[in-house]
Amino acid sequence: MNQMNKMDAWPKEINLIGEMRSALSHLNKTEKKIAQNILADPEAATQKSIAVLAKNSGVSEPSVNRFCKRFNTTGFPDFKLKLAKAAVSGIWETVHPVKPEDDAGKYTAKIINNTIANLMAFKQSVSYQQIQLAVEALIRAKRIFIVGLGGSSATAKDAECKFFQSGLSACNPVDLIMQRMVASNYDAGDLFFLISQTGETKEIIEVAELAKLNNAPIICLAPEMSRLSKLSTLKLQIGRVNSLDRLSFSSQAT
Amino acid sequence: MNQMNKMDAWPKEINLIGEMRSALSHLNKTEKKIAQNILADPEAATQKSIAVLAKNSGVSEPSVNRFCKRFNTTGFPDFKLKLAKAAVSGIWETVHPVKPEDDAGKYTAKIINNTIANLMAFKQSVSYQQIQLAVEALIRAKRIFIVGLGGSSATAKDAECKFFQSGLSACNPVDLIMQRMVASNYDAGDLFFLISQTGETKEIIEVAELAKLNNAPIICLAPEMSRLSKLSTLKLQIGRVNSLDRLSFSSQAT
DNA sequence: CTTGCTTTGTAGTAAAATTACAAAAATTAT
DNA sequence: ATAATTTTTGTAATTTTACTACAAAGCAAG
Repeated sequence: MNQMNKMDAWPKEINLIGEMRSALSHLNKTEKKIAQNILADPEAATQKSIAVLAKNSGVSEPSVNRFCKRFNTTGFPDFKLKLAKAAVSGIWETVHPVKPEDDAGKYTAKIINNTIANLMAFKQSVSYQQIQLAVEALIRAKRIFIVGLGGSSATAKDAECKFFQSGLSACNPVDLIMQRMVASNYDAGDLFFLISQTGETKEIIEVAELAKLNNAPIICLAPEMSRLSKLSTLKLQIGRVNSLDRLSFSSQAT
Repeated sequence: MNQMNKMDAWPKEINLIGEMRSALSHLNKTEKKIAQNILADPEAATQKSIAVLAKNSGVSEPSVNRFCKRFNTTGFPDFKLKLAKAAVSGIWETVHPVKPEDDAGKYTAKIINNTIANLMAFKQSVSYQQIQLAVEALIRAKRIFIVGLGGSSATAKDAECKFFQSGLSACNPVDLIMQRMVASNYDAGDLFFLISQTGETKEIIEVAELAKLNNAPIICLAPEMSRLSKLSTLKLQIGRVNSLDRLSFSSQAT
């Protein structure tokens, strides 16, 4: 149970294999033996019985069992099941950078795969509770101002469009002066939806600060530890990605 | 062993779930009971023991065991494993429409899953040769004009941004008059990149017709049989989708 | 209706996973 | 450094789960 606390400290990974990999350094001797044995060939591990796996790893059966439970599974069979799933979805686990020598077929496939990987990572990492709250706030709001600069401008435009389709009053000011104007002239019922890949762009933080001065609610779509994220009332967290390795996407609901 | 021949006669399916579905009509009473029970919720079936599954299906345990072996598995545990794998990869096979009663967790997952499904469908359907040609044409072009209206405006904006990042000269005129202007004043080296979800919007077809009058090269991102597609020199084909069931995405390369 | 064949279930067996507990290792305090 | 405490690991027994052998029921052809 103190082990559980240790567990919580580990970074949230997309799947069991990722979890095991990132946990590797925190594991003790026996646990490491087991983890390495499984990671050497996860696919094969799903076919083994607890006895075989224990013998291969040079540990006892209950050690394997305990190991499984430490990874939030009910036991060995459940662990194997989740491992099998992870091995399947693992194709999307890693981002494969596009190389100059790639031909049309290769880089197209890579870009799409990377986009899928990012989407799945986003699905796993995003807080559904925050989404729920964000959607409720968006519905309540009288006016929604969406701001996104540079690479995020397309996402902002898309959000405006989708929000509008959902019957919300969304506005996407494109020039800096307009953005400052709407941020300064806060009115009850206004809401700011700020989008930034980095969460550190000077201009969007300026908008956020102006809005915050008026105690306006701010929803952001930005990386976890960014300055923009810290200024916001509701945070939808995204990872930092290399835009040329993927298609763009915008998160949107309702 | 005569059962085996029957097995071979069944169409080769991509995974266990597909196999079961297509085999359904060839199965007898007890087998059908089991298959239907599993297919009703494959994900749930992977968590059950043989005893529970047998009881739920109203058959005996050995019947379930025999059923498993008929699908080229060594037994029940192996069957469950393959079923779990199939369930993972199968999530992306079909688009699950968002329903009003879905909560934040459900619709978020659905929207992302549907987006992935669409991406994978796009990956399979798109012609790499056309992409190759499109990329070559884009690199050759002196000026690229990108036009997308309504829901496609965000995609157009995104394309402009990505093209620019890749060192291309891309311009995304947003108002109708500008769009007509650039289409009418064709200059050698110009290229039009037209984006439309439907491929039937009056205004974008007008732009395409104006460009075609000047024999300007047109690349389109539109559904296969659309009017816009017919007017274009290079076609990147997309499927028709319900935009509210997915995130938006823009296809882009180089 | 009976014979032979297939299908299904019962009961027993084997294997696999889990638990309880004890021994060993590691950590802390004295 | 060593005794005491905690944590970790393994042994052995238990329980659960899956499988096999065989018998009974269902079905088709003679």
